[in-house]
Amino acid sequence: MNDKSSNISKRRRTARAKDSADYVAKRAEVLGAAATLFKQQGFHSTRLVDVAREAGLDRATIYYYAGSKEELLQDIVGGVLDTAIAAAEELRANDALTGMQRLHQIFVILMTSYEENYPATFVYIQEQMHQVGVQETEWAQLIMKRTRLFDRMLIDFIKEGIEDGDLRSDIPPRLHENALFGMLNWTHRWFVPGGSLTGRQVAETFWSIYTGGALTDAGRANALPSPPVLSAVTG
Amino acid sequence: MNDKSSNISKRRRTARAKDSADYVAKRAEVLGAAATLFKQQGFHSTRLVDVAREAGLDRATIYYYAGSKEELLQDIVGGVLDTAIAAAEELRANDALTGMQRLHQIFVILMTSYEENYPATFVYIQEQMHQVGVQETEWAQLIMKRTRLFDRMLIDFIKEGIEDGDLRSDIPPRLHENALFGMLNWTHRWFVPGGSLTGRQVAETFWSIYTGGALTDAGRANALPSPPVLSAVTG
DNA sequence: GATCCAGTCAACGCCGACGTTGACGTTGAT
DNA sequence: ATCAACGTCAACGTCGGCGTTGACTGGATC
Repeated sequence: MNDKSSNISKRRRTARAKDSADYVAKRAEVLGAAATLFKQQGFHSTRLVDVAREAGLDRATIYYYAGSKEELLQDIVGGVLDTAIAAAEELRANDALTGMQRLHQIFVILMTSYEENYPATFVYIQEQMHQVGVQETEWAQLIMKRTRLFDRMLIDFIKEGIEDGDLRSDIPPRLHENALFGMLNWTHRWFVPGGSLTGRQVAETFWSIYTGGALTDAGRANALPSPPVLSAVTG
Repeated sequence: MNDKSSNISKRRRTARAKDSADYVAKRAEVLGAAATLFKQQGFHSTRLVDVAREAGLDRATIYYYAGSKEELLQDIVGGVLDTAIAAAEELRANDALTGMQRLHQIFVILMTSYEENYPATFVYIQEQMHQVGVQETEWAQLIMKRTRLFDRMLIDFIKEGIEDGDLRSDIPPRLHENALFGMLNWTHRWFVPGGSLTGRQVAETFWSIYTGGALTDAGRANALPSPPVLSAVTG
């Protein structure tokens, strides 16, 4: 008579400790299935039984690869922010770049990484990780802190662009940011990798709109009387 | 002995049938409380007990004003689309307007209505009503159909702008739309009525970026050579 | 061919949230 | 005073989904 209780938690821990290629690969598959569904239906609406079906497993088997539904989410979106912050820090440290160049770079890098890590980053955006709404967990707090850090770097790039005289100073940095990265982040609602456009093409197109506008020369002539929009009301 | 069972459903129906000013007002309060929380935490994460506390009521009392949690959501976002579609249809019917003017108008109207109906519209955006994710209910189908209708009208305005030679033809209409309305819709993450900027100011500023770009004249001159500096980071 | 282990599965306990119940004040009309 | 309607509330039934259990299978190792 053996009392070896199976205890899935312990078995998961030992399996993860072994770190075999097979286990890691299968785990990635499970995370991928979860990410797909989280993207499609949202985290809360997604049932673990659906994740299991998507991955071709039984629901209980999920727990052989992840301790909880939360863990799936955290592992999916975990590296997203770190990657972005690392890229921004590298740009900031490069003295040869202007603010505009840094802004352009991070913009393109973000979009291409959205594409590469699809759908992980879009899950991150969709689930509003930056909001308090998530939870009061330590993990959520960390995410929020890192998000604010990244945000501050973007604002700094923009301020640099304004101080250099490249970006319009009649628009507050925050509005510059929300316009530019609004276009970018909204891609989570419509962009699908493998479609007619690459992430890079989308990014460059949006960048050209942000910097130069969407009008033709003729259209610009038609629209000529364009007073500074904010000073009229704020001043 | 009377068998008058209280049956909250019937009592709600009779109360709603009477349509007294008090009832309507209180119901609006409940909807407002629900909208606030839906906006903050998302529909699924919001508990009816929280809605009740926000409205200063007992949870059961909610059912005197709404038959279900779903009904709260539907009534909150119900008019949003209809208003937008009506505005777009009016613009379309006005022969005196060019495509660019229609696009500009609907852009400003949408933003100001976001502000006026806050937070209802933002709930609509946040809950991704256009996605299949919601449900297979008849209501969801209708919402999706109406959304596609509105979307088609926006695309038509943009195509008109391109055909008139005002908007750049090297950018597909869909990208024009996603850039412009990406900026707009992303406001649901940061815009708060009563802040330093009105909805109209935000809309006009974004419009000026979309049409003319965010660069100064000097910045435009600097950007002309447009050195490809991406290799500094990626390579 | 016996033993062991990775991987899987049907089944259970549990909990939290929705929607309902039936009764309890309170108000205003008769 | 009586009655009806209004608005409210503590308490319950129910159900869906999470996380766990303990046993089963098929292949590898001795």
